[in-house]
Amino acid sequence: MSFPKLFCETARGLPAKRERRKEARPGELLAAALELFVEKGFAATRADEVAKRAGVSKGTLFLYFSSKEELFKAVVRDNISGRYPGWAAEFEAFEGSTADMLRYAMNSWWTSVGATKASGISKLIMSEASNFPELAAFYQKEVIEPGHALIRRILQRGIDRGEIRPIDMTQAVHIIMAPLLYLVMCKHCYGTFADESARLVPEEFLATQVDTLLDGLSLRQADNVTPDRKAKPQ
Amino acid sequence: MSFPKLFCETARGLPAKRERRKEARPGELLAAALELFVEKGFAATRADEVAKRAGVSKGTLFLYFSSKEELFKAVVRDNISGRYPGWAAEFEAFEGSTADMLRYAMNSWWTSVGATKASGISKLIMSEASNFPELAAFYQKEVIEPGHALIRRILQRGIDRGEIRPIDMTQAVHIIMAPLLYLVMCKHCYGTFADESARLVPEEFLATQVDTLLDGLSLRQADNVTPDRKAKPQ
Amino acid sequence: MSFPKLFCETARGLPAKRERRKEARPGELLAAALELFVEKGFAATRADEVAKRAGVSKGTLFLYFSSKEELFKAVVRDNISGRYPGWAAEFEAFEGSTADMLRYAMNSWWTSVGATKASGISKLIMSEASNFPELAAFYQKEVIEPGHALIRRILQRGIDRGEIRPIDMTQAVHIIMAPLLYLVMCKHCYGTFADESARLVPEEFLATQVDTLLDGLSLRQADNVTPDRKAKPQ
Amino acid sequence: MSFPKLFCETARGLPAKRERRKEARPGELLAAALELFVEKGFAATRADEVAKRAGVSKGTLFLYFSSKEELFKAVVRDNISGRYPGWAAEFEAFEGSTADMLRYAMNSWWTSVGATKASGISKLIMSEASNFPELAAFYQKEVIEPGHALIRRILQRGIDRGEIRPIDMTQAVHIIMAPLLYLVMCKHCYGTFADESARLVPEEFLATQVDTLLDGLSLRQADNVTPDRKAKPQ
DNA sequence: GATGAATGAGGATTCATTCAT
DNA sequence: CATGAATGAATCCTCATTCAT
Repeated sequence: MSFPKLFCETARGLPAKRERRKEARPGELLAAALELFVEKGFAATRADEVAKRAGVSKGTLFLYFSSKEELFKAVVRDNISGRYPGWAAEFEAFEGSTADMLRYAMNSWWTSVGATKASGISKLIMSEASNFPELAAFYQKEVIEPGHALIRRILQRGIDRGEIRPIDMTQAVHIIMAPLLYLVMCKHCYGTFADESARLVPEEFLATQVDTLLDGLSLRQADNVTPDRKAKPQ
Repeated sequence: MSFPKLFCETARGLPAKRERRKEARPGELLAAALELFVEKGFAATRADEVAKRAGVSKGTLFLYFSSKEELFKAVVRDNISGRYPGWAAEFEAFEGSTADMLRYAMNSWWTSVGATKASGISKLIMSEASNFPELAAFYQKEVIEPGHALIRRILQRGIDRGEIRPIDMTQAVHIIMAPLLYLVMCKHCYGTFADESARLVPEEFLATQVDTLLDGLSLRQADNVTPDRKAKPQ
Repeated sequence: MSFPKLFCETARGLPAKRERRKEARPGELLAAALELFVEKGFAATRADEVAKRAGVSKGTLFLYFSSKEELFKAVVRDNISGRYPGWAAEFEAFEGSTADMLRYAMNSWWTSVGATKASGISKLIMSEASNFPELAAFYQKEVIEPGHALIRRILQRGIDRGEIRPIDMTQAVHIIMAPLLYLVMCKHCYGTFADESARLVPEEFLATQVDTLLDGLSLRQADNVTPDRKAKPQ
Repeated sequence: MSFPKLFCETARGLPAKRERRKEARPGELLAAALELFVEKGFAATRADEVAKRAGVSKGTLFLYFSSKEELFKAVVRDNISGRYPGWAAEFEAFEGSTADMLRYAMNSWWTSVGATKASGISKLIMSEASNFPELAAFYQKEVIEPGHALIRRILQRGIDRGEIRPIDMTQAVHIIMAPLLYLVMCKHCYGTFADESARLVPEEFLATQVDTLLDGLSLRQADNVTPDRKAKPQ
């Protein structure tokens, strides 16, 4: 049975479809499922669709994942990878001001998480947490807590350097988190919530957010002195 | 047969079957629907369940709301957008500083929406928007847009009074919205996302948030502006 | 209780709605039901609608007719009245040719049955016969059989007068019936089967039908002699 | 476990569950649907019933026909409009007289439609057209219009050959249609409308009908035209 | 008698899951 | 291993009928 198969593959230059990527199957299914779960939610994603997008039959999907729930869990686990060690190292070595560091951190997050499919996982978790408490706990431990720790480190460094006023750390972390989560939610509810006039440009939003976070919205005399603020009066 | 019924009614407070309470029904159904929608999501909430929780039969539900979607819309109106006129009036009459006004607005929102089950609606919409575009559009039009308008009014008043520096209004609105949505998401992923140490006390968070929003996190000496804070060496 | 009622009626000149036509109720319900049954069929006619069109509540409908089926039966029975004795007398006295008699009979039928709501009963019976065999039998006996007898009488007279060639009477009766039933069905499926170009003008159709019935479609030399034929070439 | 199954299959002819017979299904479902639609009408036929009669589960029905309406359309195509191309071809090639052609056409229709369950479709449409306008439109376009076109072709050929006198085509078509519809209605109100003495023998009725259609009922002497027959004394 | 609020059985359709091939 | 035909539980909504007022 293997001979004709090989013959097939070499003769045509293309492996027969069914054989082409036998080992890649789970990965392709996970990728297809991620996209669809993010797009439509867990309940609304049909097994049929996932299978089709992965280029296999519905039966095959259940060969690899015993149920839709198991598929969902696998998708989430598969996508919560640790990008944190790399960031931690970068932050350890960072030498600029806290303002720059926050800007850098947020842009970094946006570039490597927020703007990518990975942000879909956050959206997915938010949406389906109550149906998958076990996964939510997992996410909390693997993603949220380490993320908070990184933010805390940046803030603590700012306080130590005298750039940030002493503040309740827990609250400060949430204050930093809020706009990030907001961006994720905006991004993934896009299209359905289309209000052109209020559309968010993430990079600009993050920059403005950092400025505001550091200096506030209040008008002060000194404001006249700083022409580089991005305010576009009304 | 009449005796047990009487007994039943008086002793347990259970209504007899086929009781006619036309005026009370909508409210009871809306309350039941709110609970269930928030608990289980729109799609996963079965009409029978809503009816049962409201103490009526399935048919009765459809007597008052022509479809599940209409029921949802009614829930939204009953719990969120129905409050806007009142807020708008209050804001019109408000006489304090912008800082006070923001605090007041946020607390108001927290008390009457954020802290109640109604906040679940926002979470729900985030989760299911893509599956029910018509509901998403309704929410956008009935909740988001008027909500943004209210925020814009507060900010514009602050600018007019010289308390807020001129700023791009669209972004500013999002900056105000972010922590509110964040609270909602935290609240409704609660229990699953339980990190005791990082737990948020909403009222405090909102207060801190307003302070930060207005004055920033940066350390200043007696409100002197440190010029080099504004340099962007990057 | 009757005193205030009377007072009411006389004082206002209009009887209170509920009182106005207590005895007319069944008739009004039957009339409304006839219209709706003919329009939409038995199954698709909602009790609610019948009641509303009759100006009463749904409950009242069931006060007079114990079920929708009973209402239907009552409608049919109510509308199958004997117009036959009158026709039989007219035919007895008729003195013209058979051709004239057929024309007269068909026009008579069209005017007093086909063009009126009464034809709806025929349509109704046709449509629902299989669901109401008892009614169908009733209709057969009360309407179809006497109708056939009338037609048979006309034809027999024609044969006796030497105007009609001897023919199997049973078949001839059906040959006369067919266009009548056809008209009824066309009339009542009108609007749904709208093909403007093929629209039937009943009076013309009946006239042409009688001509054809008597003289046929075949081309004969004699045709050149008869300029009053209604043929509109192509 | 395999033994009883085999036994079952061979002994009773009952298929094992989950038998895969993709090619046979549509036909079995269409046959079951035709029977049930004719027996009970479109609205009253439940999808489960069709499936059960075809020996499959409800789900399978919807695997082959996306909705009950589509199932109905397929039944119509399978039983009526699907035959038109064949008829059209036959008529194109027909070489006999118009009388023979009409006889042939009517017998053809009777044999393959009128005498079969398919004729129930026409009765059904008459009954339910107003409730399912889309189906009525479909029937009009797919069955009635092409059917009329076929008849028109026969008549036009007769005129062109000088066998039929020129006549308004629209009316002529209806004159041909009437007895066909009449047969259908008689057939399907059968049993309920049983009047033994007046029972119709369709083949004879159609033959007589064609004769009458062509030559009329009038008595003629050696085919001489009696001039006073055409006077209209009224 | 009259009302109309309440009931709940009934039916089309979807889709995760199974299993014969 | 892979397939995809088959299954049937699940759910929204309708509407004839009931019955408390």
